Amino acid sequence: MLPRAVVVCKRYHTTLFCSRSLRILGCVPRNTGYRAPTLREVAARAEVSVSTASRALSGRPYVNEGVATRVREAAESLGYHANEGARGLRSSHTMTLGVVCFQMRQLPMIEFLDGFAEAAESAGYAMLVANARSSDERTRSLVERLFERRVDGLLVAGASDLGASTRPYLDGAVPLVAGMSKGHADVEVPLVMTSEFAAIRSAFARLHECGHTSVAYFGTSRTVHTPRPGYVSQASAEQGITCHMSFLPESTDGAAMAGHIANAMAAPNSATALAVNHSLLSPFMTAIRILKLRIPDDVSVFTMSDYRQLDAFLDPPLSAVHSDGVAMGVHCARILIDWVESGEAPPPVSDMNLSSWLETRSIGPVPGSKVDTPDAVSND
Amino acid sequence: MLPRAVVVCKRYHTTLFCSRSLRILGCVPRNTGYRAPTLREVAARAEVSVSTASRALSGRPYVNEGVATRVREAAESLGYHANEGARGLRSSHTMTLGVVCFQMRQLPMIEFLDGFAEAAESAGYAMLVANARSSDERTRSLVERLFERRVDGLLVAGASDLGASTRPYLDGAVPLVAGMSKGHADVEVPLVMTSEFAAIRSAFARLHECGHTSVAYFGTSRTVHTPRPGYVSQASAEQGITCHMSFLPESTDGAAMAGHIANAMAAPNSATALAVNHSLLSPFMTAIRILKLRIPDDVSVFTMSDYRQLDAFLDPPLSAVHSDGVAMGVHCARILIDWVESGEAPPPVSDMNLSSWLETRSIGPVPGSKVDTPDAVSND
DNA sequence: TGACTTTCTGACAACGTTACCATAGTCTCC
DNA sequence: GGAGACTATGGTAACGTTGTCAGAAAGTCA
Repeated sequence: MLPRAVVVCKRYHTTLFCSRSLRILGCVPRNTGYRAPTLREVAARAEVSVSTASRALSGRPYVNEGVATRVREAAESLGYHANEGARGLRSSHTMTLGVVCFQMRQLPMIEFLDGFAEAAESAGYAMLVANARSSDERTRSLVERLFERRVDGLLVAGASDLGASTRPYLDGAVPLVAGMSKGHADVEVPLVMTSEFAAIRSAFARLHECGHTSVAYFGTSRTVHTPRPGYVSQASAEQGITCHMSFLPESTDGAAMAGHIANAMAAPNSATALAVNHSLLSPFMTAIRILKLRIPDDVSVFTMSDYRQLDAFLDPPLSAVHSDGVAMGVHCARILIDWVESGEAPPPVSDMNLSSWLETRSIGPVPGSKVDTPDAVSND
Repeated sequence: MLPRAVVVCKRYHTTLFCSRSLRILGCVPRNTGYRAPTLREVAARAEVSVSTASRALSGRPYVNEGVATRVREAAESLGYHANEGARGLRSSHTMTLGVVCFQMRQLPMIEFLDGFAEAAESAGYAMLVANARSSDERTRSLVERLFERRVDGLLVAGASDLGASTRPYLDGAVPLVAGMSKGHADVEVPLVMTSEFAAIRSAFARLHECGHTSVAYFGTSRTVHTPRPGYVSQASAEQGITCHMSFLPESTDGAAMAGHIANAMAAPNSATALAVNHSLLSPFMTAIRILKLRIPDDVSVFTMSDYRQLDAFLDPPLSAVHSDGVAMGVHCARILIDWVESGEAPPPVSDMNLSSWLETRSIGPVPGSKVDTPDAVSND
């Protein structure tokens, strides 16, 4: 409880101290007028010691069944709930996982969090979530704040840069994994990512089948939705396709995007197929309308890290490299919890086969070519 | 620390107790091998008492500036971070807010959470998030679990039913507000909602201007996105419009929706305009394509609680009653935090003017009528 | 019967922090 | 110069729980 503003006390200056410091601090006492029942009260009602009550309620052995029942009934009737903070203080694990989201407004991230939350909850962990709103600086300070809450483990989702200032927490202090991100240049952290390569390879194989030799890719730099450039260049090289990658700001609008597309489709690049990542999908579709491009008649299109829920709204629907965000979240939670509970750090990179290539009619033959479109193949 | 498996102890049975109970419980000790520095250690290094160190670090008055600096330097050099759990135990407020999400996969909810998180964070509160995955039962048990963590306040987002079992927590125990929901029949809880009425009224006024007299509404029952039926019926009645409301399951697919739409547009209802809520937007658009309906030539359409990010993907874009999720989240956080810090419960319903009516060309004259479409008006 | 084991219970000391109380020194002002 | 006020600091007892130990009672087996 905070110091009471009025204290009946023979020592005048203590009274003054209290009220003055309250005033100075601008600190208002919170009078909820409510105090949760404690284990001591439960024990008293059940007429046992607190030790026995503790054992009974946490299901540890060596408690007489009749006594245990009495304790449980007492707890029930008082509406007792263990104070997890005190338990954490004593037993030094809080059963809480911290999550720092680089940004949370996008659906792939939400799916990821949803999966993580489900796995964490079923393992008995609570989730302390903080939103870094796309700031590396804030990411670091949030990691610090979660650390103050003595989380048992930390998940950093979507950030591409953890920064040296978090290093003290990383050197064995708290298990920390990263997910939904493309790797951290500066800090060694176990990383969970999807195995996009197979899916990206399928996409380029398909483009090759359709006779495309030049592709333009539009993505935002350093975000969740950007496939690792190495994957894209390797997959395109395998098929003898030239892939020109443009990294644009997330704020790019439809008109600007139209300019970029027109430019890519003009000589000397003259791309006949376009790839776009999730972040730019909306201005991309606007640009397609502005340019009055028909898909796939005028140009073939596919998206990276697309999102299922949008499919119903895309006209025409686009072929896509999908990631299963929920499965990634679950996987990430398992890795983190295993680390927390075993004390053994997982391998630095955990690559998963959670991507797939879904093809619709948005990929067709090169305009002007006489080749028939081969049948679409999906490896979903 | 958990009991060590091997204890050198003259009392044999204690040793056995430890190892056996570990085995029975399946409880593995966590050897992180790391212990965070404590205030005592900081105080020792700065050569002051723990009291003084505590005062210095929390910025309370009556600490010599030189001493305070020395303490801060000691804390810095040890990498000290206050243990929030212990602080909460002593001071009985945890600076933590609990959030129970009824479902988190939808963007309006995410916007809401984002706003809430931002306001909570800037007020110094951490956010304990739990996902009820659309289950009333789980909502209740999560409220209980958050209560065990002694959150200072609780937000229940999106649920339509809190249930009597949460009543003990609600009767003054912990400030609890509900947001993104349509009201709780069974429990009296302060509720934050948008003032949809003005926007809905604009929608119906517009329909009236265009000569519509019969509207069919499709929504899911009991979700965030369903406007309160009273609002819709009142607004339609004001304009002399018959509004037939259908509540369909969220799993309704495009084909089924097409059937419902065809039915609504047939005699005897013969609706000339359609309204749909966010949850059913995707099957609705599919149905429109199946029925080959042209908007607004064949039928006028608007959506309730639509979501901006989808606009770019909707072809044609639809007129919509929008809610500002972020602003609602911020507002909700303010109300909750005010309650937590003042101890005074807010009024039971906080209605906000955070809705607007955005009109596009998806509303037109009644098919077959000779009336020109009046110019669109937006009250955004 | 007695040595040994197992079951059950209680007392007590932590965990890391802050609230409260005590005390001493300094400053101000009549 | 002394009453009254403020500044600065330290000691101690909580907060609510669990880990550890002590010890009593009951069961097992030679």
